[in-house]
Amino acid sequence: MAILPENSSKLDLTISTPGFSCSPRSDEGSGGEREQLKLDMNRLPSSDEDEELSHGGSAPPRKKLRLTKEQSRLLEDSFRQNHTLNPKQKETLAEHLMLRPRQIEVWFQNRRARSKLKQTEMECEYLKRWFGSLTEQNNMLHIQVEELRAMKVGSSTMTPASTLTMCPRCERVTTAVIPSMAVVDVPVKKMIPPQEREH
DNA sequence: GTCGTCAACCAGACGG
DNA sequence: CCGTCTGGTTGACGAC
Repeated sequence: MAILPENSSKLDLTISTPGFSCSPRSDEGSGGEREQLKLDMNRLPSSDEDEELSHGGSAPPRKKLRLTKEQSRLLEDSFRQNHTLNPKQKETLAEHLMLRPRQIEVWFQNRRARSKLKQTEMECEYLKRWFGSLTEQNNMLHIQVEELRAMKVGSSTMTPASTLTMCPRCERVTTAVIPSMAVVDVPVKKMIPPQEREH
């Protein structure tokens, strides 16, 4: 499987450092190219260094790695192809991007979590809109029922208006007391989720 | 693997 | 301008 997108050679590595990162970042928000130092801090450290970076003895304040635009792009491309990596793919990608496999792994974990979060937020929004739409339809149905009751009260016919009810199956307003379930011919709009109704 | 969280870093708003 | 505050993004980590 091709985990590495086409036309990608090894990347030159950059990392932002607190004193040199005053210009707008390129990978988020608006703005131009961010200032970067050409340092090899992203580079695979020895296992000792690795240990020291994570939780070694007196724990030096961890410096945040900033992926370059190109690294982000390649990771995104890989993610689009596959949301998880096997160890071989992880190794290959890490070598190619000159990052530690652990960094690749963490990036994919975060990426999965954040796309899931985004998805959940979208579903939540959708359900809220649907709820609003159903509420609106419900209100309109109540109005219809009231109108029909008023019509019945006004007429001299037999059925008490209060017996009007909605047939859940055929979605028509019926008079419940009539043995034959006589249908008052008022078809009701079907309940349709908002996204289907909006075009 | 996921989840919750921390922390570095950034942009933008705001007051002086 | 400049310093500060605030909120968003994202790399990293520990717990499970």
